[in-house]
Amino acid sequence: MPVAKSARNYWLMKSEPFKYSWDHLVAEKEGTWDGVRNHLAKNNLAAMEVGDEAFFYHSREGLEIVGICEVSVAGITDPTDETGKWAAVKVKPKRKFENPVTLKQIKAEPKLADCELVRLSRLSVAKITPKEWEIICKMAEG
DNA sequence: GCCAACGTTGGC
DNA sequence: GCCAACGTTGGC
Repeated sequence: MPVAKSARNYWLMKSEPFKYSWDHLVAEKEGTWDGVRNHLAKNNLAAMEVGDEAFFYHSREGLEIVGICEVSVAGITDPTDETGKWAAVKVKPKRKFENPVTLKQIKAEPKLADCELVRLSRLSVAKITPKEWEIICKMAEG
């Protein structure tokens, strides 16, 4: 095992709960994050490393970050893609938030005004800075 | 269900 | 290589 790196990356992954929810991921224990067909999102996926942590966000319904998952397998090819051009990762649920952080709360926090989630609302895999990560984690603790 | 934002496609 | 038209996504 390599020594733990100080620079870990943080992400936010969006999913529509009726398609793939947090509970679904928990039930499966490990889920493949595939089906991404956006280049910026794909770049983010490709940059992920095992051990990176990601917020699990419910889009369209719920509109809140419900928990944290951890990248368990990185840099795989999207199995749903016949051309083999798109990337995917596998994730495991790590921690469920006691208090889910809603989009409303995020928007109400000036320090989170320029995070990718707010600025690029249609991006399904967004990058989160360590500072933003910390702020959101604090909000989840209530 | 509506509309704004963004990505993609295709004509030139 | 530009740009208008169209499709999709996601917040409201």
